[in-house]
Amino acid sequence: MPKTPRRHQEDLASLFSLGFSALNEELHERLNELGFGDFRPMHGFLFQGLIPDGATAKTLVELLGISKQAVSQMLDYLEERGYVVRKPHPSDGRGKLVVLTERGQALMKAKESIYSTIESRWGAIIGNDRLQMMRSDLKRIIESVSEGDAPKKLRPSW
Amino acid sequence: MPKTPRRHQEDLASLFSLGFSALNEELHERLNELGFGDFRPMHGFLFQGLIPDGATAKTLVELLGISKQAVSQMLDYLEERGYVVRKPHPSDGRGKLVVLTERGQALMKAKESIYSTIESRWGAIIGNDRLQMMRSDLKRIIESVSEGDAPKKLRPSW
DNA sequence: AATATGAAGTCAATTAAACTGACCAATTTT
DNA sequence: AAAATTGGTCAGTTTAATTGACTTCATATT
Repeated sequence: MPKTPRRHQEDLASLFSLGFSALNEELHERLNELGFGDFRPMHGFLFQGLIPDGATAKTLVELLGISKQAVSQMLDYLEERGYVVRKPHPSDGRGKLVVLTERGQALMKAKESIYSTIESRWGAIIGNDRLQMMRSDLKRIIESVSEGDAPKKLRPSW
Repeated sequence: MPKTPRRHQEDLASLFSLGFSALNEELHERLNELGFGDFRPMHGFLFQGLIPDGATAKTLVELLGISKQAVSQMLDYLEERGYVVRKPHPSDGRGKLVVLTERGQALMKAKESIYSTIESRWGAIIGNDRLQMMRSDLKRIIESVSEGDAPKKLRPSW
């Protein structure tokens, strides 16, 4: 019974993508168990822009690389479900400051904890030193890439 | 002028995502210059399933983790533009075998070449040994993750 | 051999999440 | 004080996914 040839993805793009998928799928499974089932993968990218002090929609647009209307819709969704609030902006009357609610912060805490569990499991596989190496090498590469160019969008586009 | 605080993404999920974005954006810029402007990022994942001998839609569905109708639509798109052909399946009259055309193969070659250019640039940043380490560590992690579990989808979902 | 069940793929209609365009209110520039 | 710019929303549109219904061929059960 010739089952699943299990072809090997060798190129870095596939490896990054699979690595991300692995992290992300487990994260959202766990979050779902914790009652955050309405939090979708894309929202994680947005949340990255909200720590530690909140952000304007403008900032999120730049971070995510999507239209401001799309950001606004996502914020509606997240606000309805109690993850974020739009406050008036302290210094700019046009703008609004989006901040995490208690619930949003609880989710971020859960996220940290879940990631750290996964990462320590990964550390057991390749060694903690190697995992740290990977992290710091990746950081260097990404810094270097986003130097000359326009800074890369956090969210991959496809 | 407090410009772009350049906050640092430290967690692996962000790093993988940014790494993927960097690769992918440059890839598609170059492909566009080479006349493959109608080839979209998502199609790259599908192509991975077609090498070396083609595949059925069924297989692609499993690989990509999307509905068979969605795969069928993507194939329509790619077939119209001359990247793939649907042939009758040699041993199963229901199925069709999707294979790369000349043009599709040319694109794959271009892709290889572009990735290898980028990777050698990255090798210059962190050292080739470290880049190989990253690649092999990633492979080990991904193998290990997809062992017990259902195998991870190639395409991240968000 | 006949029929039932399942699998591969397509057609059609729908939904979701992005998009563009038009606009308002507040700010900054001249 | 206009004029131009900026942050954000409202409305309508496109696109890529979805689900549902169906056809054809394959496999299993009598």
